[in-house]
Amino acid sequence: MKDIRVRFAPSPTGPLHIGGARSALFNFLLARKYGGSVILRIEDTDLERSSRESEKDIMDSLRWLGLSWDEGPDIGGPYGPYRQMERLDIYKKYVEKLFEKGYAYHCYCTEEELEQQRQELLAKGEMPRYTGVCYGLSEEERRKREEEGRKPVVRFRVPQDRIIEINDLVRGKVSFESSGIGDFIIVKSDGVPTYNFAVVVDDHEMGITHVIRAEEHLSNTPRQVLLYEALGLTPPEFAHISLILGKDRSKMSKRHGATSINQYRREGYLPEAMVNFLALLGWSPEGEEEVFSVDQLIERFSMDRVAKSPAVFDLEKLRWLNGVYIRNSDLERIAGLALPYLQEAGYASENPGPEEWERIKNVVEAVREYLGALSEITEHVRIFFETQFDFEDEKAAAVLREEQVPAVMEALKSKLAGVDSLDKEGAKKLLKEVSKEVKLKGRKVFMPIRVALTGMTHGPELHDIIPLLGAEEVIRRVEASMAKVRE
RNA sequence: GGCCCGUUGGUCAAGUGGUUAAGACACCGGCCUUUCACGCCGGUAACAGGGGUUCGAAUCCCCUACGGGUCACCA
Repeated sequence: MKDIRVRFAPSPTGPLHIGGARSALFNFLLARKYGGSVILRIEDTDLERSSRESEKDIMDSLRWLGLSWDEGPDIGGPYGPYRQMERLDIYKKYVEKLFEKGYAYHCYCTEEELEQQRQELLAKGEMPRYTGVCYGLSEEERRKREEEGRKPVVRFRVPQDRIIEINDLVRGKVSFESSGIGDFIIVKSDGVPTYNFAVVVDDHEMGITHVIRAEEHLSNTPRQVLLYEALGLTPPEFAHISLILGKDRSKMSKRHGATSINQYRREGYLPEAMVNFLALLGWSPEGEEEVFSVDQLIERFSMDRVAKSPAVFDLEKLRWLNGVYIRNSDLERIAGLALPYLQEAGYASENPGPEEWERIKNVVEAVREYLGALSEITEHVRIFFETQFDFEDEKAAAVLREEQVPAVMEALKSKLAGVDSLDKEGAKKLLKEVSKEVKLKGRKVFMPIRVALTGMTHGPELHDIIPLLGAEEVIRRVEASMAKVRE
């Protein structure tokens, strides 16, 4: 079998979108699975909206996700250049070919004229499409229009009464009639090719074997197939994957929340969670397992397990999956990723020294099981950093009014007196001693301590909290809380 | 509107003519635990509707409904 070559071809008109990332992922998985190549091609022919900033953002996001490419604008490759605006001379040759074969012609219609034609067709109840009024214009007519200062576009002459059949890897056979397609523009009046044309030239020139892209391109495919035929070329395999929808089942957009990869990155989602989640959106593994590393995904991925139907983006499931990775990843790494959020909240210094770093790691370890995203950490670590706090609710305050509480607190304070450092094990032991001393156990002794120290009836393990606060602060909080409850 | 694609629990989804219609998230309940969470165990919940074909349809065909895509000098 010929080596697989896939491409991811974003237009740099904004940050990398969730859907674009998933297309890139599927291409990546297929290529890596079969030892093929991934080509990154920048489709920047929309001069108005394309920007180098977007291009950079897209590449950053792809790298962050771990979706590498083998050829691209940054690293070059044997089929370059990899930005369409740098390939204009290549397209020119193909346009010439089309002219020679009689498949291309100049069109001088203005926007107003086109709009008028459209209205007329609509009025007749016909489908609005370009009917080829400029086809077969004589030299003289053309010269006349040029003299008027009109800049022509190049249109492709669509053969009539053709049935175009596509064998889509995810949808099976799909057929279209060419009569539903008007003569479309392949070169704009400024000499820049349009998408449908450039994509054909580039996919061919770059030796692309499989085109995996979003479903919105399905109805463009017959145009491209016609172009391949006119040029005497063989089309690649196509696979059109379904769209990603928002909660209300319409196409994912800003109002559904974050749509770009970098937003999720900023909110503290881990790249492996994003990749894992995106893979599950439209593809399903064979077994019952759903948590997979990229390598496992590569091993298991296959196009025939890609779903046809669109999928709603389920943030809850992403949060769960992200939580799985937060809990299971190396603490050093998670703490490092959580640090910016702690710094922003004023809980960590700009450059933590070894001692502070140690404390931060312990804090992160104590609360990581609560997190769906790293940014949520600030809500859970307040108890370690805010020395002033109120009781969460009346229920919490009431705990401290129970009759055994004074004895518990006295025992705790006396055990703590003179202790200058204690670790988790020390704290466990100390709590046990307190329990023994007051001859009570369970929530009778531990809940009051928890409330006295944090103001809340829930939270991390007491033996994690106490070492982090230190004996002195524990005593201080106990006294402050007891004073408060006596008021 | 024409053309194209799609429709299994709230969500992601398995399923390719005969299954008690998987699994995951969410939800509910229980266990674990000094609390919450984590973890473990269990539960509620689905084949859009109507016609066919067939001994038998979630699976095949047709129609309807609904959702989406596309019909740009955007990709």
